[in-house]
Amino acid sequence: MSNVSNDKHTAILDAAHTLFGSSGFYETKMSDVAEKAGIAKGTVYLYFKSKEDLFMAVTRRDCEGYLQQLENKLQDHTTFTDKLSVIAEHHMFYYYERKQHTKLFFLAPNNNPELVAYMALFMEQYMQAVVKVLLEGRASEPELMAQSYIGMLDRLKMDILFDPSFTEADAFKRAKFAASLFSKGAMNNLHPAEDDKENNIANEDIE
Amino acid sequence: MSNVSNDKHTAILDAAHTLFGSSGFYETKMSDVAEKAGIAKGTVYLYFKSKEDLFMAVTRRDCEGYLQQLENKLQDHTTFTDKLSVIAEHHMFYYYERKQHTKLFFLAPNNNPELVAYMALFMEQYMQAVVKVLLEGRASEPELMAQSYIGMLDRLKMDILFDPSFTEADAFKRAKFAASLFSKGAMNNLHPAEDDKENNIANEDIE
Amino acid sequence: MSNVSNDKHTAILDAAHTLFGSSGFYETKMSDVAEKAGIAKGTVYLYFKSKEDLFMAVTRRDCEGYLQQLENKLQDHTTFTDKLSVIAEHHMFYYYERKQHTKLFFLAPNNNPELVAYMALFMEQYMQAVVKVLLEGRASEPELMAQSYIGMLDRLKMDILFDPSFTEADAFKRAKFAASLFSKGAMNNLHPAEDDKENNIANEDIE
Amino acid sequence: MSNVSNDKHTAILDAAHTLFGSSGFYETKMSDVAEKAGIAKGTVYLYFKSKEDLFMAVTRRDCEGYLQQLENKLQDHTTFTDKLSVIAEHHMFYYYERKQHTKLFFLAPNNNPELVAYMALFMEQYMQAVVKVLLEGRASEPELMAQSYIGMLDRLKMDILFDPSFTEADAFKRAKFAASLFSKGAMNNLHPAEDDKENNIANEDIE
DNA sequence: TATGAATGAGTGTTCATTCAT
DNA sequence: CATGAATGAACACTCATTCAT
Repeated sequence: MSNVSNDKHTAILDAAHTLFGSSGFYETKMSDVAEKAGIAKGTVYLYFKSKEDLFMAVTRRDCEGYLQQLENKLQDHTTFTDKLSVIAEHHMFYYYERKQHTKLFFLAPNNNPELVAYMALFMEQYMQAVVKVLLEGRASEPELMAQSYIGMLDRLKMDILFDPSFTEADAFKRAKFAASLFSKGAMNNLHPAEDDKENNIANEDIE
Repeated sequence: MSNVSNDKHTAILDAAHTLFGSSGFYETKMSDVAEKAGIAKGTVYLYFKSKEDLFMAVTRRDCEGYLQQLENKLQDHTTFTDKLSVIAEHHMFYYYERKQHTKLFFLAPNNNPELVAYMALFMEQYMQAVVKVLLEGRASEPELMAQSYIGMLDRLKMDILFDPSFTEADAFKRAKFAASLFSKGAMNNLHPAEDDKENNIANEDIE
Repeated sequence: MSNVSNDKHTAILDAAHTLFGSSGFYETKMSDVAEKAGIAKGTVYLYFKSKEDLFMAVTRRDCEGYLQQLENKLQDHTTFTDKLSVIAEHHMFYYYERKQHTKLFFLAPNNNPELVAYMALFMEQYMQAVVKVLLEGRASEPELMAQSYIGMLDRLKMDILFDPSFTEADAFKRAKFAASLFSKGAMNNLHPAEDDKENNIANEDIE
Repeated sequence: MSNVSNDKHTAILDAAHTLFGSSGFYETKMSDVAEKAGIAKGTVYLYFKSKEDLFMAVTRRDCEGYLQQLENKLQDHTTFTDKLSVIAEHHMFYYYERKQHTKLFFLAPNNNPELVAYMALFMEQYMQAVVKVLLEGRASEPELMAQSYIGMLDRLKMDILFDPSFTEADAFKRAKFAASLFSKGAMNNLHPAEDDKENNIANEDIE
């Protein structure tokens, strides 16, 4: 029962993820979702109470997967610079692998407090994950630093959407660029008192 | 004559800017725009041939104003660091002053090639303006640097949308933070010829 | 299942036939059609993809029924004169029985190539049905003759529309008149080989 | 004053005749009429109080011209057969010369009693003109005969609308065909008591 | 559970008409 | 008389949602 249910539940989420992602919330019809999921229109409503509810679920699954995968990758690395690179690469490639449907975040339904709240929560969690890494590098203003890093990556990722000739190598190059640029900036932003020593350590990390 | 015409044209653009910005494209009704502009529904169509056309016009005016003001401010400053600060402050305050309707870029109509093309153009122009400044600081990879800076600022600005207690002082603080952080990162990324040792280390990192 | 579907399909066609017929294409609202058919507005679009599509379907059904009934009646009669009468009576009474909605052909949507093509096809088929009968009477120029007969009947039918006191007896009288008048005209227009003298005179007239 | 007024009045009627004729009542916009007439939109309303009023005026002028020209042509001919031919040719060529805008009668606005009444009046007048000729041929049932003749001509004219290769020669041929066919039918329809004598006279007419 | 036929509220757009200039 | 900017009623069509089967 729960299996059957889960199969359809997942099929709907998958279909919705693809369609919302490529066409946006408003340009995606519930009937399209049902068709892509291989079920009847009415069935979607057995699993999700409304289109907005479905969008929330898609967003939630997407964001949770994003954070989960990031945590997993971070656990496999130990040095500060490695971790910065992991964050950058994860950010770039998560979108690169989803080229077709990265419009998602551009087209959320407005005025939905639940969604806005969730997006804020996601941002907070993502930021905290980055902050945790930054604190290992003893950066001051870690929250602003984390936001900056995320923003940098987010923009560097943009060309994936606009430039059809964007390659995997481009994604790698940008990830490295961001990590390198940021580690330097971050390094220069250490807590004053600890500047000398830490900086040496940091530089060793980098080398 | 041309004034009367311009008055209504402007009134519509203003109304649309506010409404599209706060409710998004799809949740904004043409009748709302008309009402807010103080004219009849049909009149809107005397000035803009469709809702999408109106959205394009709003976007275009907004983006052009953004770039124009930025250029003006940059001309009043001479040093590299000053200019970086000007960019950061302009980015933060342009949105800060438009708190009410900054959802604009989240809710563009999908699949409108004209709009996508224009947004790409805007990004290119914005980036080039930043690149021009960065070249004065002799940064290498100026385009990636510029995108990074813009992305950083864009994310730092986000809390304006989510955090109602966000103050003007916060905006200033973030602008300074970004400029400072970035100028250091940029400094570490100078052309090899002029910054032998540091740059070599950095390049080894990347390669 | 298929019955339910057909029931609604038919109900919509019936409602549309009446409304298009009495008010014309442009003065008939889809909501009126739905209301008269006893269903919701949206349901009409489950069966017909647009107002024009519905109009085409109504026209097609009407014309096909017209021709089908004519063929059936013709099969029950053998002599040339009988068949001419059948054509005349069918023409008169088909419209007489549809008094309320014979404005149909006056108010087709313009510039619809599909409709124009279909009307041309209908005319061709109707004409050929009459031609077939006329050939039994060995008329020369059967196509012009057929068109003439149809035109004659069409005009004689007009008063049904304009004259509220038009009776069934009037319809009969006119049918007989047309058949009689035309059969004499047709008789005078036989193939030369079989009607030497008369035909020669007629040909001289024409040349 | 009256001249200037008349110029515009006529220009509007001409423009409207062309547009209503080629696109029909509903597909013709008042702004198109104004533009084609070379005047401002509002000016149309100084001469005609509404779109329907304009349509009425166009129809009236067209029909009156039709009848007037027919009367003129009939006065130039004396014999019965000549007059029948004149009617036929006039009917064919009036439409032939207006190929581009013969949709006129197909697309009148429904439910306009004034228009319906006028069309009935026109038909009555046209019919009476034909009746007058027929009476010279001493036909019985002259009204039905007249309607038949008109209907015949009307249908024979139809191909002008549908067949782009329809030539002036085709129009002539059909006019002759109708006149010839009808004169024979009419001749056979003389008042019984006078059949013999009149028939001879009629035949002499034809020869 | 699953279906898909039916619903009907909602909205972009048109265009005949008006009226201040 | 002439203009054309402004009006706003009107309508086809869409699509999220429901519910009888």
